[in-house]
Amino acid sequence: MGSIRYVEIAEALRAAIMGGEYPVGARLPSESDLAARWAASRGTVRQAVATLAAEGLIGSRQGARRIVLRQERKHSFSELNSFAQWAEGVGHEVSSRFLSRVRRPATVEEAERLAVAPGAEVLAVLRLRRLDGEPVMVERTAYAQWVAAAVEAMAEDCRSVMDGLARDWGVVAQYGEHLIDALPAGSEDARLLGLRRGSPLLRQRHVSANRTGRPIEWSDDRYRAGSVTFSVSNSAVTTPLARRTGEG
Amino acid sequence: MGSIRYVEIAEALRAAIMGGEYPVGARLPSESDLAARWAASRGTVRQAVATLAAEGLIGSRQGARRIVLRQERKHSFSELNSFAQWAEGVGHEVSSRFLSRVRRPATVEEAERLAVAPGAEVLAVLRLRRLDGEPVMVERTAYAQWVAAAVEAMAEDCRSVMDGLARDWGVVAQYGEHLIDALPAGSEDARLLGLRRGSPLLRQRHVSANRTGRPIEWSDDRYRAGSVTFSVSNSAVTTPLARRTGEG
DNA sequence: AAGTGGTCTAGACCACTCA
DNA sequence: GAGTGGTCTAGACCACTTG
Repeated sequence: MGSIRYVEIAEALRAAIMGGEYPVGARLPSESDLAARWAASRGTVRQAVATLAAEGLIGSRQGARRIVLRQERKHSFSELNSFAQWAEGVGHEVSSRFLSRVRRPATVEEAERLAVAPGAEVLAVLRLRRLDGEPVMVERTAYAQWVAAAVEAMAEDCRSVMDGLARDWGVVAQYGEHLIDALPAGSEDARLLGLRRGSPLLRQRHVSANRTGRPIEWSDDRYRAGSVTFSVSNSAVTTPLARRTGEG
Repeated sequence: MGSIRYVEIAEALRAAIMGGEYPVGARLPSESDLAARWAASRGTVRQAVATLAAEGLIGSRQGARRIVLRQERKHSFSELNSFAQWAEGVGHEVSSRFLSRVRRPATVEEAERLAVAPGAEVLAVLRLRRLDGEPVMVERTAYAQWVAAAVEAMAEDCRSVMDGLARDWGVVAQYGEHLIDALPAGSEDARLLGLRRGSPLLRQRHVSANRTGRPIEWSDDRYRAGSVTFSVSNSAVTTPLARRTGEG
């Protein structure tokens, strides 16, 4: 937990907002108030409130007190990158099964996204994922060659590849980029999800990279309509100061 | 235009990245290098690189140089909140038409999202939007009562309500929250978009608020599959210092 | 061991908001 | 006009990466 000063302050403020001490629309104490109350410098306080602003919890305008915009918590990075972590976070039971794992040359798009030479070997995976027993997502992932052996070593019903990579191989996803659109179910999608061909699917394509920026995987995940909603919050005043997440 | 120091530095770095001076994977100069080169303090340089990190362009780890993660530009806030601004930004011709504008009591969800009393009056708008002449999006928006008159005064083929509100009424959107999912086209959707009922649609529901946090509108926008993709980038090391966007 | 980013301080001035 | 957030400086120490 936060031996880091501004993380402590941010956590306390977040708890106060969640707890209703500062309801939506309320004004937060001024930076100097907070600095005095926490015996910290103003810079440290600014880093704390910047954290909350980045989460979309509070807004600010020059000259006026900061205001509370929302009360709910947001998805964390790992929840957007890991189906299993997201599902467990919202209290669903998740199960998964590898339907195939084959090494083959990368397609043009895979090579581009993984930053490897066209035709370089990747591990192509097809996976069906269930929430509370219901099939909700078909995942087609290309893993970069340097993590292929690790993924091949995993059990067929492994719940979370990214967890396994982190725990057993020290491969941790740090950066992600996501493309979200809709499309009709193809015949394979339809068969696996128990839908009619042409049914609406929500697609999330994403690439994950480790902390050196090296791509790990490029994935095409297709969700049954109605099973998942993505949420994003933004602001014209864009985001604030570097921090570390609670878990790490 | 940056008379603001860290914005200048950020713009120069961004230009250097876009221009290929620092390709993907390259290491940026150290903070002290940049501080010396720009005759700025290290804090100012950190604010500049924090801006780029927030955009997902660069990553960082303690002890190692910052690295370039991507080269493309990202959507700005206004592009996510305004269909017209997004479309013009990517070089498409946009046209719009109000199909109906009626005042009626808010539904339960509208009242909640707009933070008004259940049953309070809102302006309900149905609008069809085209890209290069093709119908691509059906928009159903509830405007809060305090902006209703302004929206009613707009021309039937008004391209951008948010632009009009900002220009003529001083109502500027500052915060946004977005929910993205997929669903099958209803009969009205299908008729307006020229699709079959049940065709896949990408839905973006969003609420916009002004700088005091007061909700302006709650909207349900449905795009024909294949016409639009949303993109999000994220990082386990969450973002840094507050900045202002280039345009304002 | 040297370099680098992460955290923190204690000041300063300015632009803006609000009563 | 007092209060507040936005910007900036010039230091400091620490944790971590890298050669």
